[in-house]
Amino acid sequence: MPQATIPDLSKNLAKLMRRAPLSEEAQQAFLELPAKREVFAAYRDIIREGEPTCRCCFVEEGLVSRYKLLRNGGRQIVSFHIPGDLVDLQSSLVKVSDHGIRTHTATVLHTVACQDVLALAEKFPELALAFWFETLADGAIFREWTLNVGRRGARERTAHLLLEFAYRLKQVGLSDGREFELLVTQADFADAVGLSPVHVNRSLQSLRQDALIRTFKKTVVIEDMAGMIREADFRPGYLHPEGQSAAA
Amino acid sequence: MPQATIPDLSKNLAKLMRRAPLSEEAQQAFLELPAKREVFAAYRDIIREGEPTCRCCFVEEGLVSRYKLLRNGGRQIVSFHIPGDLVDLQSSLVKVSDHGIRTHTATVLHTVACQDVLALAEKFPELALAFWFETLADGAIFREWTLNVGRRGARERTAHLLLEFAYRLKQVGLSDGREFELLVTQADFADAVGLSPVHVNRSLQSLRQDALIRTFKKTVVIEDMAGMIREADFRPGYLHPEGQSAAA
DNA sequence: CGAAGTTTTGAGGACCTTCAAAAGTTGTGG
DNA sequence: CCACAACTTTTGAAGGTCCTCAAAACTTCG
Repeated sequence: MPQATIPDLSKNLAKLMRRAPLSEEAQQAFLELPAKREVFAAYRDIIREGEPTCRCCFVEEGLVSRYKLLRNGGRQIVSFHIPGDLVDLQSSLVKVSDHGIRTHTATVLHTVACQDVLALAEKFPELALAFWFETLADGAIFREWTLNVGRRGARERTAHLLLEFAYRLKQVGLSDGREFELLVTQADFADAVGLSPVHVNRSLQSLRQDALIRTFKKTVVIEDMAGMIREADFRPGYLHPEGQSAAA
Repeated sequence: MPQATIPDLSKNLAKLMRRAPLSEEAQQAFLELPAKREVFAAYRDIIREGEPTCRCCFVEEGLVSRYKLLRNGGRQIVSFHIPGDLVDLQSSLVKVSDHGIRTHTATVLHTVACQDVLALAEKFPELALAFWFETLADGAIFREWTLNVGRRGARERTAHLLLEFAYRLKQVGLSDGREFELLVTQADFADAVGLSPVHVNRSLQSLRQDALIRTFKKTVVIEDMAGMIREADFRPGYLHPEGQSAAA
């Protein structure tokens, strides 16, 4: 791995631009944000719930999740973030985080002071729109997750999350859409789909038995894409891929 | 009820300003949006999933929800919207809705063409920020709901949603924070908390039996607020009430 | 090569669902 | 104002899905 220490927000810019066009100046201004490159090991907290938020983080490499905790020890992962994602842009607008953020693998982040993000949004309305759009796409994923844990059975749920990974990783070139590395333990997967680890294991087995997926080590191969889509009732519209944006 | 037919967005402006300060001109411009006043009966679809989105709607009176459907007939309500709420601002940015919106009681909406909202955001960066902020607060609620259906038991879930209603209705002066009208059938409540209607009924009974709540007709009284908060592990921070905003 | 973590298996039980019907409420028209 | 229909809430009972606990097999890592 190269020893690059200069923050490079180009991946994150690319993601913003998948949805909203940006002028040269806006792009330039975004890339010149005073970012700090930070490297985290696996399973490190980046922000804990209730902490004051002062920096947004943009993922360059690795995998992070946002989660909420219950007094009784319950944990719910509410989203995963892959390279290119702008995590918690929202913290720019809120004083105290209502959720935690942590890594699942070694990850590289670029963090930017919230007030710098805000200032940029105020200066470039088109960037404000892009950030708004990004937050909105986030919201769409949360809604789908609510549906997932609220109304799908265990097998459907796990199938759905696998497809979401496949789809999103493909968008950033980390998968061909069928095969990908699932860098998440079954226990963490369970916290994302609202099941017990044991039952996640059994759901995966069940999907394997029906030849819908195949796994080895940490990689997952979707063997029967049509079957999985049917199983999960997966309609990727909620991910609002490029091309759906309504340019003015 | 007065026969007012002139759209009045002041309630919605008030909500925006609970979080972000706005200049006189921005306020004026928002109030002058070309809005159309529309009245719907109970249980009417305003937008169906998959339909093109062309108008945002701002609630003046009544109750609406956003929901997602599954092929197998499952329905998940992902949010409720009360007077003052700006529903689906996001549609300004997305071509096709990934969810439906419908009324639960007779409701009065003001609808605005998405492009008008967008144009306003482009002209007034402070409004763009306010809209972004609003979308973000929405996201926080979705996250909490994911936690709710994913990791809380039935009694806790229903207690949590009741408290959310009490809290939000208080913010807009429709409750004192303890007593409010629950204008939702148990079947719809079930679709919001990811349970069967029968079990919602039993959860409510259980809360009543422990003297945590009292109900008559459609009104709910929270008898033991501390007990309910404990039961639901309710921390209202996710609702991002006024005063939490990080003004630049 | 041993230690720690992760996945897998088994068994018993809790929680919640489904189905079905009764009781209660609300709304409508005569 | 009553009667009836439609809807909503409540009750009961049986069963399935998913959970918990506990231990074994397998992997990964130092």
